[in-house]
Amino acid sequence: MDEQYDARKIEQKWQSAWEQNRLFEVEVKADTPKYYLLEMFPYPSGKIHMGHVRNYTIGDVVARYKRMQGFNVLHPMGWDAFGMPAENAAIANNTHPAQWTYDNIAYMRHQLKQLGFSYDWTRELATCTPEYYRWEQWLFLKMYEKGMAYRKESFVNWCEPCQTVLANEQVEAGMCWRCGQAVRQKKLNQWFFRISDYADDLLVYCDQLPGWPDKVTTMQKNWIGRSQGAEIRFAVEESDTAIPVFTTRHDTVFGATFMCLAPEHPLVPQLAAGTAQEKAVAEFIERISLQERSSRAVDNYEKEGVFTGQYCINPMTGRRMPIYTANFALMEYGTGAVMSVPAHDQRDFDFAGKYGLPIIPVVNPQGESLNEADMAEAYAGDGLMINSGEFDGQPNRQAMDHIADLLEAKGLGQRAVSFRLRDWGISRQRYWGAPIPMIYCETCGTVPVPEEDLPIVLPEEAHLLDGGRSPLPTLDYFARTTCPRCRRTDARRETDTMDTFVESSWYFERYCSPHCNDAMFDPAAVAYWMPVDQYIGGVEHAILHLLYSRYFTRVLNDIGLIDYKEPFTRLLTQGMVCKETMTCPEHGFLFPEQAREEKGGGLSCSLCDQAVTVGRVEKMSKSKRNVVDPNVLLERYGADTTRLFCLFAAPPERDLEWSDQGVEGSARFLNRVWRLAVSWLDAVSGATAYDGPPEQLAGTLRQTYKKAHQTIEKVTRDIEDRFHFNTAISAVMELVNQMHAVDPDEGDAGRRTGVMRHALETVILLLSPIVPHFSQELWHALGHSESTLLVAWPSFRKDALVQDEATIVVQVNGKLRSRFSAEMDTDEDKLKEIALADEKVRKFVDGKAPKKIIVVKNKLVNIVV
RNA sequence: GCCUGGAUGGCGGAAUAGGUAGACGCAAGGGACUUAAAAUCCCUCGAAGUUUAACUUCGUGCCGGUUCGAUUCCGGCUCCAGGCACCA
Repeated sequence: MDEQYDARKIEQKWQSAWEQNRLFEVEVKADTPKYYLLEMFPYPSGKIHMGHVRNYTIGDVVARYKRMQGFNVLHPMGWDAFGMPAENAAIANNTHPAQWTYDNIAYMRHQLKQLGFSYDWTRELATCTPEYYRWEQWLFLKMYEKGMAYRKESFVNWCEPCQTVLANEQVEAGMCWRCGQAVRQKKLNQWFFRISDYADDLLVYCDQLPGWPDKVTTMQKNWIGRSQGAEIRFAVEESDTAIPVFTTRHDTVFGATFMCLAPEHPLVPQLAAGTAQEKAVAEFIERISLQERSSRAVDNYEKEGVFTGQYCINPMTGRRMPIYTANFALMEYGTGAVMSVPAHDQRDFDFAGKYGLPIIPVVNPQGESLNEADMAEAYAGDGLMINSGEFDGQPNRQAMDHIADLLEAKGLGQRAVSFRLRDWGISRQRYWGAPIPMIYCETCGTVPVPEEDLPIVLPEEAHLLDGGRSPLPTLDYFARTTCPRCRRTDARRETDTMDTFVESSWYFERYCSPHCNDAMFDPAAVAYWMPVDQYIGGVEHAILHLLYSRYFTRVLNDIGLIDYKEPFTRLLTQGMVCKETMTCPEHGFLFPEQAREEKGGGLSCSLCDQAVTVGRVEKMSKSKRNVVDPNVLLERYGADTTRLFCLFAAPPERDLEWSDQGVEGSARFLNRVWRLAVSWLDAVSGATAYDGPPEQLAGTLRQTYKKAHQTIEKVTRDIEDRFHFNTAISAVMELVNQMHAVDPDEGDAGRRTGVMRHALETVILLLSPIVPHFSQELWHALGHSESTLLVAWPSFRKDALVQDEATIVVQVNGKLRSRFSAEMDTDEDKLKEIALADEKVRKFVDGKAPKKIIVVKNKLVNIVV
């Protein structure tokens, strides 16, 4: 063993040894308990960033810890490899998305290996390979067959110059993020997954995921957004048509004075046809459709609308209600029609004010009486019914039930539930994605690709067209095909590809049998490994990815491929990696090396000499110039120091503030342990670790021995219960500090070396999931030939956890006044006696008779006077 | 606007079946070693006050409550972060 800790040298040595011994490769072992640990797989964006390092370090510690506890641990890694950045990079660098992607994968794989993560690399997968996405296409066909996938016209963000659909995230202030031109709403035929069928189930199970953070399940519940109410039909005057409306406030139906339809509502042009309003309505629809979608969801967006020229009838009051089309009515929610009750809904109130529509209050607040003339705003609270016929005087919540009964009895409507969650549109007019396996034939219509023709391989020799347009529709050899049903030769393939979230919705199942060629996965492997015991990733996926994955699991369950409904038993959402930013008034964000230290303290810009302000601590990002490159850390400190700091600086669920000096401190600790080991190595090399009762030891040795056991207990609890690695590491630091206090000549040599060997081995094993190379090297130096990963996690002796003495705190009236030590379990009367005799205590008691004395065994005495 | 979290020294963070607030680390200051530096080791380190050495008072965002005792429980605020947002 070297005198000096040389991280690079030992890390390379052990990484290749582990790889040669296939230490991390696992297979199904029916008689061994399994543990499936999964971290969210990365997008191959170029290189690993600190967020990855943190995420995968947390996962690796748990994987290694569970392995040492005897579990058969599945810990795979792969690549979420389809997506837009590859296309953008291909355009920018004039390469092919596949080339760019595979290059990045090769580089990032190398980086992950340098960090010493215990992945079973034989299970590596990339979602952009036909071997992977063919099963996604297969599942799509199954879903189509079962009606779970369907095609419909819907509105999308469309950029005309780029000829493509944009995700909402790609629309910036109404303009295309790439070409800067205005984005408009376009109606397109799109494929959808019927996730809304599972809305209720997904919602109900949110409360049956005790291993998930409440924050995430709450976010999912809100996203699904269940609302209970009623659907009421409003007949159009002098017509057979009835407009169904969803409302959560059917108690206010007597106050409905007009109706609003979404501009996209199909009835709107029909109603206006032939009326004097026809032209105005058409103009309004056109104008709204040109507006960017997200601007319609802004706070100060003004409510406006146009009368359609027609009326409907309030089924309760018989009142004529003008039908408007209004920009605040959303086609996607409920039925796309709103019964407007201006007295009790602020939006309706504003609208009524603008267009001079009547306001009829139907719910009075407690002890008040509303009337139209002096209402300044809508009243949305509860109260007693008025202007509502037979329901007057009832509390509105009670009337709600009665009105629903009446609606149902008269056939005018019924109780209904509405969800915010919409079906998942998966079509992307993109090249770098999995082709949707569908064919359009003039004779047969929409025809699924026969299973035996899968996979529909994405033509990899194709190149992106101007502005990033997909080449697929222009490639005859891809887009033109023969109809599988009628054999017409002029059928066309679907040239849209699937949303990349589809790939990430089932990759965890694929990891169980990644090379399975005749099915999506091997049922026996999935039955053994799934569900994932612990999933770890960023909270930014709290809704989309995690909800889609839960949905897919239900689909697979319904199709009969699996027998569980929830994919992830426990979820840990780790915080972001942040760092302080530096700003120059002239040059904006600066790299740390661009800030010069001034003699009088403070910083100045090396470009312009102006004072630099050290700004807020923010998530690391290139634009804020506060990123730390993992390569630099690997170069300077090695993987173990990097891993140690990531775990020590903060508990995993919280944001981590990067500190260059903190990293220094972590490196210092490892060096300190190294030197400690070196100094004791000769002495303990022939010794056997002491594992007897602590009573046979004395002095510092006894303290050290006890501390070792206490540390095992604490570290185990910290990792097991809550993944608090920061406090686990602190505990090991305390043990190391204690070991430094042992005199090399203290006591009996046999006892001394036995205790020190035990303590040293304890430190090494407790640290081994965290700093695996470092620990492995020391373990080896102590004469062990096996990998630390295969050594059982240390256990502690109960009798070594017991303190020899208790420190008893003495309080007078709850204030700390004195303390003394006593033997453990000294009886209460004795403690009282000692406390009352204490000089400092007597000073505060001041001769007064104690009113009451509270004694907590082994802890404190509180004297109340 | 609605829903979640959070607030503790100069800093990251410890401590909750209510019982020594500030573990561990970083930074800072002092000292040792060294020709010197680095590295290492030792000491101090919440604030204020009295005073040459211990003590006193205050202190976990703010106000109040329960209790012998509150960072911890309850009620009411303030600020910060995240999510959703014209959802009828």
